[in-house]
Amino acid sequence: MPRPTPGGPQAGEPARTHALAALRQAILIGDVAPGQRLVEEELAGLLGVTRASLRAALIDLTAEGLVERVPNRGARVRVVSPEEAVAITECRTALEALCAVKAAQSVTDDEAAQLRELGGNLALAVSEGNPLKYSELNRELHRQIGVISGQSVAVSLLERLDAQIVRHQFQLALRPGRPEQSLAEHLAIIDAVAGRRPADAEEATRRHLNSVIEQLRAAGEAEGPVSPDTGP
Amino acid sequence: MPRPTPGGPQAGEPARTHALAALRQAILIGDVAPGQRLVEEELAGLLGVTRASLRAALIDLTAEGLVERVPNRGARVRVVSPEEAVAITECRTALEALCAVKAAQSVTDDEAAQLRELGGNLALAVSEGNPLKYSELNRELHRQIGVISGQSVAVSLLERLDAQIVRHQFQLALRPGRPEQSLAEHLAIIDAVAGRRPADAEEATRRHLNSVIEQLRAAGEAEGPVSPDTGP
DNA sequence: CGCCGCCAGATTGTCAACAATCTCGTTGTG
DNA sequence: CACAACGAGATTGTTGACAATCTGGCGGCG
Repeated sequence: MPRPTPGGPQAGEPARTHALAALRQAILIGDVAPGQRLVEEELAGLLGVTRASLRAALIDLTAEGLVERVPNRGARVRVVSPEEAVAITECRTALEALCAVKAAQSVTDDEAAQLRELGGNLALAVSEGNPLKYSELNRELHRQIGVISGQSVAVSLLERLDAQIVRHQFQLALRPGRPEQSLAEHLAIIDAVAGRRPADAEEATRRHLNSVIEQLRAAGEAEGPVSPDTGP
Repeated sequence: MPRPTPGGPQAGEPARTHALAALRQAILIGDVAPGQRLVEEELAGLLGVTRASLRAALIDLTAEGLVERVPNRGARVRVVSPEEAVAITECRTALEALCAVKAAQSVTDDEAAQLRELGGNLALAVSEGNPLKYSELNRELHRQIGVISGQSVAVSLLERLDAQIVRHQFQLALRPGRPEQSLAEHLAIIDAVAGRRPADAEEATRRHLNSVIEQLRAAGEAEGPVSPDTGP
């Protein structure tokens, strides 16, 4: 299942941007497994760029928290333990609560309408039993609230954190019954923000993410209480 | 005043690590002015490393938010506007509140004693009228609470954010009367955390950082309501 | 029989040179 | 006199090769 990487020879204009985008996508999609070694020359060949360009991309991804690098020993896809996923989600709670408050204070009528429409689509995805679509709309909702809040700093932090736990989030969305529970919490957030009730929005956001943390803990204990090494 | 950079030829062992540390230090200390262009070849010569190594360091610093890079146009020291400083501090509020709560929940007797000692030193620095020392202890306090909280994710985010606004923080500490006000707020935080009162700790932290935001706003309007371009 | 040091392969870190792109001053034209 | 195209200089992006470091297995010694 952990196939090496996808191959995208290269576009015409950009150069190392291509490597960066391709690698990031490969990691997020899961084409390269967490813990897998990322050998510079090999990847450079696959992506059609030189080692230096790919190296720069690796540095960028390291800064994004998607790759771990140890000085003379190479890079590998970062593996986030369930405990780290919880810690990350706790930070997300703090930041998203901030965004929710600000969004509820400054939301326009158009934005409120957009949010409610998104809520409708979320409900639709649940009733269809389509967890992929739901997961996608979920991320879209959180992103949208960030945009409405105008807190670009918080949004960029949240994007980084989100990217690090997409795998966990995705896995959560597949748990039976989870989308239903999540939906109610999301609708509460939407209602509070669209209704311009900052305190409610904060409360609903905290409730939702605390529920996510609970689920992460449960999933973590169920799957891997201990974390041995990922193969060399 | 914006002298080019300090020169540290190079240590014996590390290589681009040297460039990274030296450049970061130069930016934080203020040896290179915000907005100043960072020409690769020039800096490489000053630091005694090759352009490739320095380039990697620039990429790292870009990820840390200390440097801005535009594709074919070079890098310059990032300038954070007063508005951005406020937004950053709002994020800090959210994250430090989280840390304060967690720290108040898990603080040990030894750690509580350390905090109180730090509080004493803060008071001492104020009574001495030593803003530099106060500013340093201030940062130490925030860092210490982060460590006690055990929220390593939040701490690393806070370190990034802090680094981006050291200049503003430092400038604030120099405003007359500011240390006195800040001291009271800090002591309240220390008391709440050391006294294991999470709710109080969160409240005190928010109060303190909101006060910082107010000061940032005031300083921002006083100094530069508009922000023209920093010289080429 | 087990442990220590050493050698070969592989991988990362570094370097100097080449090509592409941009900035800015100059020149020619309407 | 103003504007636009042009080109020299400077700066970044990229390339391929070289040196330093690490991994893992082999042989010698206790």
